[in-house]
Amino acid sequence: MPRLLLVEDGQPPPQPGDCLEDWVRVPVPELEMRARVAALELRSAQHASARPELDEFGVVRFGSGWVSLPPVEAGLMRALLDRYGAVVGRDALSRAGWADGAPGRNALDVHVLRLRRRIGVLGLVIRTVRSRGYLLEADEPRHQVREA
Amino acid sequence: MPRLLLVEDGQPPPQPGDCLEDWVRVPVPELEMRARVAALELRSAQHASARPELDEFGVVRFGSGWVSLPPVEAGLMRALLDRYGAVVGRDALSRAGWADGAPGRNALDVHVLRLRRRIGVLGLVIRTVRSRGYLLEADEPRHQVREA
DNA sequence: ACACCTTGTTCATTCGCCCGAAACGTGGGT
DNA sequence: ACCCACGTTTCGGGCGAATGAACAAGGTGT
Repeated sequence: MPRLLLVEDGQPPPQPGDCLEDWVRVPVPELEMRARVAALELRSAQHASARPELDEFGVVRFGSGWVSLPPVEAGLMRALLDRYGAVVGRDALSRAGWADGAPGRNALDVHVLRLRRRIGVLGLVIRTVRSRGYLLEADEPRHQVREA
Repeated sequence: MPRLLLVEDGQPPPQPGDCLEDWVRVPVPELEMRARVAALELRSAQHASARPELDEFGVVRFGSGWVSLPPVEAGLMRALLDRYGAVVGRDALSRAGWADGAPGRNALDVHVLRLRRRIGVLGLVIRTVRSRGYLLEADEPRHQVREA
């Protein structure tokens, strides 16, 4: 929880322990107070990164919208969400989409492609980690940095 | 890179965009200045986790971003991380990248070059220690004080 | 019965990355 | 001046992934 400490004149400045703490010396102009509160709110929002959610009916919600997913793609989505922001191996995904592994060598690729198209409108992106797996993240500026 | 903005009296307070930015109104007591710089340093240390991390899928995380590494470069990276901040010999690197040593005369050079380019965007740098080996470290962040 | 849509699957082709090799540039040390 | 260590660019083969097309099966509404 973000905190703004009000420090009396004459007292030594405190030593904040994390990003959600700040302090000002009282008395303080209204404008400065507002600015620091706004900064704390912004930091707080950045820290609590929102995660997409998938309900039992295969509906994904993220940001302001939602999409529904067919069974196979819902299974893939669930596996990707369990490791949101980290790599999920192709084999793990195959098991998540089909109880006994993907039926064909290429089935997974095709369903990942379709899943990509569906969740793209929500601002979600599935990154490929070549020969290792896939990674789900928000389509945010500069999480992953790529050469131009 | 952490920043402490010095704001003239009469100017409106700035709106920091992230956790590594703070501001004070000049003139400012020495003590308050020190306190805010110390807080920034602490946050910076918390944020850019002191050392980079490499997971089993070849993904390197450092600061706010990540990149994925192909197998050979992941091997090199692992060796460099095991001795983070210290020199790793070329022979040790060759063994880390290939089970039976580097295949060609300058294969290691090329892969070090490619690794450099990949991790450069994360703020990581591989320094050459001539005829000894290589050394991995963070792009040294210096405190920047700017007039606003 | 029929047209139409969605879903799951397979196939064929294209795309782009990873890697090794070769050739050349550069700068330091002796 | 010369050698040596390393940096950088370029090329092609191999291969995993992306993509588009096609098709079967099942559902739905007319």
